[in-house]
Amino acid sequence: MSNQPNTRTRRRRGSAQPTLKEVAEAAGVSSITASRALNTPERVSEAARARVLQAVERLGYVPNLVAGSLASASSRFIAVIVPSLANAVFIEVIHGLQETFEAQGYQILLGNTDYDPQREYQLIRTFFGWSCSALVTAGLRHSGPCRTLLEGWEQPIMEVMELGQALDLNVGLDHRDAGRCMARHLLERGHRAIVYVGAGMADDYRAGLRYDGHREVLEGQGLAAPCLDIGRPGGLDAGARGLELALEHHPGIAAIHFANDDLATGALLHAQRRGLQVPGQIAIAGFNGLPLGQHVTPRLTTIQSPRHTIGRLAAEEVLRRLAGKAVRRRQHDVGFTLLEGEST
Amino acid sequence: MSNQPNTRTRRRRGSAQPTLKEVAEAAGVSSITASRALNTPERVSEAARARVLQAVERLGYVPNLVAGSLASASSRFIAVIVPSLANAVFIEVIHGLQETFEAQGYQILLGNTDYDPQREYQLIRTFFGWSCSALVTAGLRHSGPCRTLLEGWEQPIMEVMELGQALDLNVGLDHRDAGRCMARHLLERGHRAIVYVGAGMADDYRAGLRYDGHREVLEGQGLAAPCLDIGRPGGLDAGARGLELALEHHPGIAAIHFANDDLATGALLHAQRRGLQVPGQIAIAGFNGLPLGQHVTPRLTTIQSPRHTIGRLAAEEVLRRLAGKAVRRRQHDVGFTLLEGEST
DNA sequence: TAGAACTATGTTAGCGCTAACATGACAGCG
DNA sequence: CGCTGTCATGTTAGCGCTAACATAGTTCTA
Repeated sequence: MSNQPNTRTRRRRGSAQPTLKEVAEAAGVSSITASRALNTPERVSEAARARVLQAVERLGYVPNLVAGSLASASSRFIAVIVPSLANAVFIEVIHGLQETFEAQGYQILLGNTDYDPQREYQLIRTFFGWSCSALVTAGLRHSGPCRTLLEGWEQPIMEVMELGQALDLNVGLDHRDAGRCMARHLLERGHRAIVYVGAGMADDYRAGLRYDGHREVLEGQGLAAPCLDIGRPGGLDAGARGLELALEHHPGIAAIHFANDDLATGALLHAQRRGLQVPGQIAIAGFNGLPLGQHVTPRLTTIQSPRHTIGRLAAEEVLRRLAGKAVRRRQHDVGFTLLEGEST
Repeated sequence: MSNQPNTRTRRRRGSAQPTLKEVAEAAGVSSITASRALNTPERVSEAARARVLQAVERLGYVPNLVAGSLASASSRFIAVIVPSLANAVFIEVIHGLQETFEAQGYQILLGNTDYDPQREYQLIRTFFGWSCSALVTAGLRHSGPCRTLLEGWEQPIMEVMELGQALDLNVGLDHRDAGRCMARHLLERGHRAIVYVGAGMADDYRAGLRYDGHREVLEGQGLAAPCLDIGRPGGLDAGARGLELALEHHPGIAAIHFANDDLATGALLHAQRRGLQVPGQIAIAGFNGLPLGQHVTPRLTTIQSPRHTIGRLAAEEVLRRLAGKAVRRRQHDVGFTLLEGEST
């Protein structure tokens, strides 16, 4: 199947958009000078720079970032993978990341696994195909193929939300410890019959870690630490259901430690509607410190997680690494704060 | 400055990642066949396809999407611009977009203007540089330079949230009409002294459109339609403040029509805490139909906006256009539903 | 049964940009 | 004054992939 060289001219494909070459011609410089005028202006004389910028303006030139990325083998994309957009927690982390990265000219590529580990692998493959400068992912647990891909990758990897054995960089908090903290608080307030209620803790395994801490404290006091998982991550509705189920399965219960504020607030509002006294008849605690919980009556007892800070710090750490500077810490504990409300 | 051709070989730049060419060699085909095996498998014999896929697997090949985009002048990126991530409304729209686009192999590029029109221009420039396949943006109002850029663009532009004079495609609802609807409802419930309370309506101008509708109805009945803007878009806190200010500035007020559910719920929870009867002493209405409002007691009267549907429909319409199929409608009214709660 | 139509595959030439190297001009220096 | 260093700019050669066109073999059609 040997072909003869084609001597006729082919039809061109390009669009009507002006290219850097045209800008350079208009400015009377070579294209590399035009490139430098835009990307590293300090390496070009003031005169040349001015003429290039003027030509850019006049022609309405918009740099083709795809071509630039191919040529430089780097894209100024930051891949961000979260398990859910429905959860305000991740939104705030994303916001913190976005602010910090965009200020440095990086663009976030957002991926949402919807708590499906398979999706993570797919997303990472796609993102690698975009020559991302770094990857930020929520959590430390990854599927086998995922780990293989990640370990073969040369760019910074930042795992956020929880602290632990990370692949590379790590910013988060100790969820087990947060669980312990709230369990201790509930004991201090005199509650003994305490149920931990989560939703989809197989997926939201950080809720499981908090339960582990919770149980450790209760069992340390010789108390039972029953756990109720009402299936699939959910919101206020799920909280209401959680309250009902907990009361049904555990009569004589004094307090419920919910896996998060959505559940806890849902339960609290439901208790109100049912006429149950909180914390008189049942104490309720949450986790996250969402604004919502601080506006209900009684105010929700919960643990404040510094979500925006996680995003900002993670971004700063990644940027420092990308700039080639030494990383202050590979691991960063952002801590948490117990918010003592009126619900416990 | 004439240079002699360089005859020495230069140092190569490429990374260690296998390329399509290597996959093709391993499979014993040309690179274009390997390309086709991956992108248009139906145009390749089964035998060749199998060998290519096997080579991909063996070498751990990850397609370089940057190179592919440059060569094909299209990136399968969808630019999405929203004014805020703090607002659950936009998150749900994004989710609807994401689900639908990702199923077709498109990747969303998310931009957040934080209600700054300048940022929109910057974001659009960047996104155009990525050869996006389409742009989805919240709202119909754009700065002058922005319009110029958009009008010169050849790809589909989808404006979502509100209905009106759009640049290209449009999916949303009539906010003025929603304002009218709620105003009528409040009149039906016998309220006469009604204040409209918003936060940052210069930025969140759709809240302003709803107020226009509200005023139209009230003034049509010979009633005053005072409006109170408490500055900067805000959440539950702002709602509490809005309630206080409204009571202060408008003694004798019977009802407050809030610009959104966050404000309304914040006010409602604050009223509870203050011991104000809702709707006995003060009626409260919102807009959006967020779950939160449906879980408080009394249940919030609000207008349900089909946010997820907006996202899904917008994506479907764009995909139809990208597939070259005729567009069913350039404009799509998703409507809204009055949720009569107990707060009015 | 000639030739049109279709199928599978290949060759070539870029896409628009930047890394690497090259060159000439000039300043500083012993 | 030649040498070295720095600066501004230029030439060249790709980055890895796919569109466009080319070519054989096969099947269908008149």
